[in-house]
Amino acid sequence: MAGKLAEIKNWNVELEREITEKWRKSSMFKFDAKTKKKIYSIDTPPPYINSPIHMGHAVTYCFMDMFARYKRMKGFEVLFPLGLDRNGLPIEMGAEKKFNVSPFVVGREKFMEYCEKLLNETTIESTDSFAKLGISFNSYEVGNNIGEVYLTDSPDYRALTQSTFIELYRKGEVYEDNRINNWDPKLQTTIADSEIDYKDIQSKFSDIKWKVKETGEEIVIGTTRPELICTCGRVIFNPKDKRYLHLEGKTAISPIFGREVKIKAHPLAEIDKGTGLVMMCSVGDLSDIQFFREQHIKPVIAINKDGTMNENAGFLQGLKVKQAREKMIEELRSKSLLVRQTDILHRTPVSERSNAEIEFIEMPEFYLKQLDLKKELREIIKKIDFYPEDSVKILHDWMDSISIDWPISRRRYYATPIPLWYSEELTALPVPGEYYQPWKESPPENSEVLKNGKVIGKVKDFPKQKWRGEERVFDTWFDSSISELVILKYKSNPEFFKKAYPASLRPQGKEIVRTWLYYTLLRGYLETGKPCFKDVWIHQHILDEKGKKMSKSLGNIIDPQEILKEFGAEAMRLWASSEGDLSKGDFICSKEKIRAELKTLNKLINISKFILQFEKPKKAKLSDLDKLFIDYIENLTRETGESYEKYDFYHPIASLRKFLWDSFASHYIELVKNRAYNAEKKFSKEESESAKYTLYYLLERLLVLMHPVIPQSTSLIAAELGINLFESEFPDAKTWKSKIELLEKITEFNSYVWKAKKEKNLSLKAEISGIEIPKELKDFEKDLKFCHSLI
RNA sequence: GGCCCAUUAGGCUAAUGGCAGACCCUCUCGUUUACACCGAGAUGACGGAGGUUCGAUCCCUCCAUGGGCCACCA
Repeated sequence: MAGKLAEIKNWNVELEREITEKWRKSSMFKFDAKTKKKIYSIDTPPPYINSPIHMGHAVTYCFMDMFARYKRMKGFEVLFPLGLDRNGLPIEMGAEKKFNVSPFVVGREKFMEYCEKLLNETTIESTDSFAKLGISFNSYEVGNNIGEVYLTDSPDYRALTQSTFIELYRKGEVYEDNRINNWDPKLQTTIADSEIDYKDIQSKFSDIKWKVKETGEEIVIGTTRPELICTCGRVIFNPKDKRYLHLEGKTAISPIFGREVKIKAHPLAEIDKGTGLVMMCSVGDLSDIQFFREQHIKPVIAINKDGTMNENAGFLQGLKVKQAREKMIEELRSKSLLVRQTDILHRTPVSERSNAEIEFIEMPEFYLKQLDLKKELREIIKKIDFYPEDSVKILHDWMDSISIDWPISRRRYYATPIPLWYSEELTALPVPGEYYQPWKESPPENSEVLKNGKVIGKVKDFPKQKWRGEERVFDTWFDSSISELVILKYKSNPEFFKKAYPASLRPQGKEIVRTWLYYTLLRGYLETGKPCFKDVWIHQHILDEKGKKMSKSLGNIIDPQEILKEFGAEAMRLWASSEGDLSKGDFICSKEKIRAELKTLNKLINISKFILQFEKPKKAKLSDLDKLFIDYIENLTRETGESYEKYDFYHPIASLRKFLWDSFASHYIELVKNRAYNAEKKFSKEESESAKYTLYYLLERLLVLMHPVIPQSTSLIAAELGINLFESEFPDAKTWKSKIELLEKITEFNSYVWKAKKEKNLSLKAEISGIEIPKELKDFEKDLKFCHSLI
């Protein structure tokens, strides 16, 4: 035995460092654009790089890497690129925090420089962890070649995002409409739903007297927002609420303002909440807004962008919302219109950053039509294989609940700008293909000019117009939802795109099915009319040692970098595959378990060391026992391949591990040791060769089967056997003929003998008499006899 | 509040309409020309209540507990 293995006692992190460094610098996993092989492409989820990767990233990328390595062994040219998400809020918030700047103070241009500064510092850290995990991305270098690292904020990526928008705009798939937004009155900006926190705030529930016009009767309505009475568009009660059935269709008159409002039954009102009567206001909260849309009621806006009341609020005009509320209560009380006030804890939406209470303000935003496409999309979805199958349900559930078109514009900075310019009633739409920044650039001369949606010329035909650039940007999902188009070189390499589309696999977490997956399917369909994936693999979460979600605030984060340092990538990958099926359930991350995987790696090394001391025979006439074990691993090969095809690594690895420890190490090796050494020449040369041949056969096969999961250790060992696993094919199983159940009998018999010796206080190599070899094991008599020194 | 998923030994996990199988831990014993990060063995489990069935850990219903996603409503 020569080579590295001889020097190794344990699998260790130093070994890994050498190997993964080599991989990273080599081009061994590079995508060959000229390939004649079939293409297998993985649309990897580009992680946000504002912080180092977390355990969830680490584990899920390990799985993707297993898929990629398996497919390579199956003869595919595998497209497995790394993407980095660099757009959007997390980046902006990171920059604000790190450099202590605010876009409202330093201005857009300067602020974006800070964002870029942040991005340049963090990118390297996150890719480094991937390399240490042994992830076989096609490349670790940023570039535009197929398979190279892509950045979602690169001019090319953004140009493609804009191109798709321009086409959609032309086709009329995008429109602008007034809609209610979350408004932070302190920071003076719209904010995304994800930036909203909910806080329990002490508030008062006020019961207020109204009048019914037709009958003159007094009704009492409860509200937490009395200052909004002026915006009330309807009074509702539950259709089953007998107290108010007689009010149906009548008219309520609002106190103080004296406005007439229709009263109608609507299930949104709950009988036992408040008085059972609800005033629906156009700016109370999001459900109110939806109500107004459904009922086609024209909203009344009473709050300005700065959080003060406007002219619609009458005597409250100019007051801040809270002051207005107090003034209103005062007024109601003085007119004896206030029945009572109750203290309640009100769950109030507040801005995560400013802590200001959110107001809902109507503003124009761009929408992408999606409601009309639901049916077609569902047909498309049928053509995609989901792993696990049930996970398609998450998607359908989400689609069921979609009730408005997709708002795609945001009032933000570090994101893809919306490529439009305006001048009076004219709109300039640039030519697709370039990256545009209208907020600081003039429209190109060759941009189309539209009036009422019709093209009436080019910008150069209107030399006197002063153009105002669009300042809004796209929702980040509008960028992310074309990732598969980007990696497959849509538009930039049509020939390749045609060959490679749809992408083979979309791996992703269940929590972004409604965003990333749904939007990608929608956008892919709009661009190509086809499903954009063949397979979708949905995974669950990585939890802490107690089964809780890891989060910074709980302080229960297990850092993958720490695991890598302590136990290494191989142990972590083996753990990831052994812990369970991540598409079926969450993983509980335990350091102890990851540490325990090192044992298996060492076992593999030790077995290999043992086998390497023998010469490998070129061929052999196999004994029955050897045939039995070979057939067993052939059978295991078939099962493993079938499971890998279904992205199931858990079951095969469990079987392979069992085979390694039990069948192979404890039983087969013990049984044939004597025959392989043949020190006392009790066996024929043929018999001895058969044992050695089989030892190599089993080991080599085991290495091949486990290679996608533990690529470093298996390839290192295989190299000592003269095998390059990176060029090995995943074997097709040969049919097996032996009675595999005999293997179980053999292990039973071995245990029986070992136990007997123990009971008699004999050493395991001592001779023992009086043990009968079972009839069905007669074929293996010689091995059994020598192994146990039966006399 | 809506929806989804889970509940198996001290911990973690698997399979199954008819003996519930590993691993980690614990205990006992042992050291064999690959391995003490070893070997042999032992203890120990189907959340609760109904129902379907000859038979239920598995199928159904309800309850309890835990987790997740979404919505958070006058």
